[in-house]
Amino acid sequence: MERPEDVEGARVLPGDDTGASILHVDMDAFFASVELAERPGLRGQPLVVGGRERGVVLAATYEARAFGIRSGMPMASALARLPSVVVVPPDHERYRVVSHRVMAILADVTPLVQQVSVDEAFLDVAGARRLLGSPATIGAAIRNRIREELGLPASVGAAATMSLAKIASQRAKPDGMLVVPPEASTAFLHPLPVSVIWGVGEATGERLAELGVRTVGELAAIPLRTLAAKVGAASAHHLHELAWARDARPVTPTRVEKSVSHEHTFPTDVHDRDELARTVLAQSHAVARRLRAGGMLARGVTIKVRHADFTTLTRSRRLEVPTDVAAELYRSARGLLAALELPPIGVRLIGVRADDVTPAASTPVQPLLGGDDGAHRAIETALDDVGRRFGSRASTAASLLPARAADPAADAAPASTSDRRVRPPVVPGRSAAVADGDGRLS
DNA sequence: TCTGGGGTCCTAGGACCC
DNA sequence: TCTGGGGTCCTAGGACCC
Repeated sequence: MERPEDVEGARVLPGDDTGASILHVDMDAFFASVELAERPGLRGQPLVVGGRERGVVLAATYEARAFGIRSGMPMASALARLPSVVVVPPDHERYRVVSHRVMAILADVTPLVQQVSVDEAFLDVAGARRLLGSPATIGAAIRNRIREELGLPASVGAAATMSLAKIASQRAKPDGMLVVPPEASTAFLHPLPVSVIWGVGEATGERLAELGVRTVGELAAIPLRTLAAKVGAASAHHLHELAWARDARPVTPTRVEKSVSHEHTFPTDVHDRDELARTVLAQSHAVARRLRAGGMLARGVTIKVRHADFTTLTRSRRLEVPTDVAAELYRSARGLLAALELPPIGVRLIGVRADDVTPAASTPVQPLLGGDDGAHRAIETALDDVGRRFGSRASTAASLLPARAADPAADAAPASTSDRRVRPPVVPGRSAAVADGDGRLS
């Protein structure tokens, strides 16, 4: 049998690695690496993928990181640090295609793959060991295939829990693998800074620092009650468990979406209500199209408004009837927008989100004879089909729908409490399925 | 230096019901 | 005549992740 130490490129901490059967696969500088794979001539140069004037860095090569450039950083900051950095505009469609190919490689190893973003996934390889070898062997094989078939670097962490596997992959970067056998877990974890724990960001990190907690070991040692007083009971319990390398969450292949949203930052701050309304209309169509494509209905709508000074508000409203119709989403969103006062400094961003999204089949369906609703639904669905057949952007077709901009009656109701308790009507002859209190479907 | 766009989860307060 | 406590739903905001 192959010894884990023999696996090329793997760092294996002391111990028996057969129990380290959860793998976290994380692509290195994913967007930037995809661009480099297409433009090998740029290899070795500091490069970032990023958007327009008001954008942020979406990905930075390690050469760029050497200059302090990080993803999430404003593009202006990155350019200030290194004016000569190569800037490539993002090609999200390309990244989506490459992401599918990565996930297909992972699916060859085991069906127990949980994708957590475009460029990372967890695998439970406990059942694949007899066929494919130790976790280290499997991880090495995955890295080799991704490199050979896609020309991209990936890092892999292997451990007994998802939380540890993810921390291990971060410590393995760039382009490496780290295996943490179960008995090595706490010795590996405790010297690390608390920020390695998934869920500890800037704010929680500061709160923990106020308690004198800087390492995971210190977090593990602090009394649960002290922690709870600082970060809340649920977070305290969760963090304490993770600090002791306890994490019972299983790798879960299918995760259902709970919301669908589109938002947009304007190139310059907007003061015109009509421009906001037009944007919200287009976003409502984009959201509704995705709902229909996924066979989903939304039970609530949220708008998000960010002022020029970055103050961010949200306003939400339950829908009387779950919907996948843009005109319905827009009617709600416009009502919420109408009830908001616009700041004199202008609006930087606006967005629309469909909340509490459920599969259409298990939700009470809207009345088909509902006049406008039925008609809009029919039109929008037909336009989906036109978009598919002719490969045109369906948004273009859908935006031909009347905006119904002048309809004050529909806007009148603010997000008041008057209709909170209204339940979706059950349509005679249709499934009477309703969600119970826990959101499960009965 | 001036902060994207897509998500998830948690908390807290008020309304409402029993 | 004065006051309750638990549970659920809804809304708003914040933290966090990639």
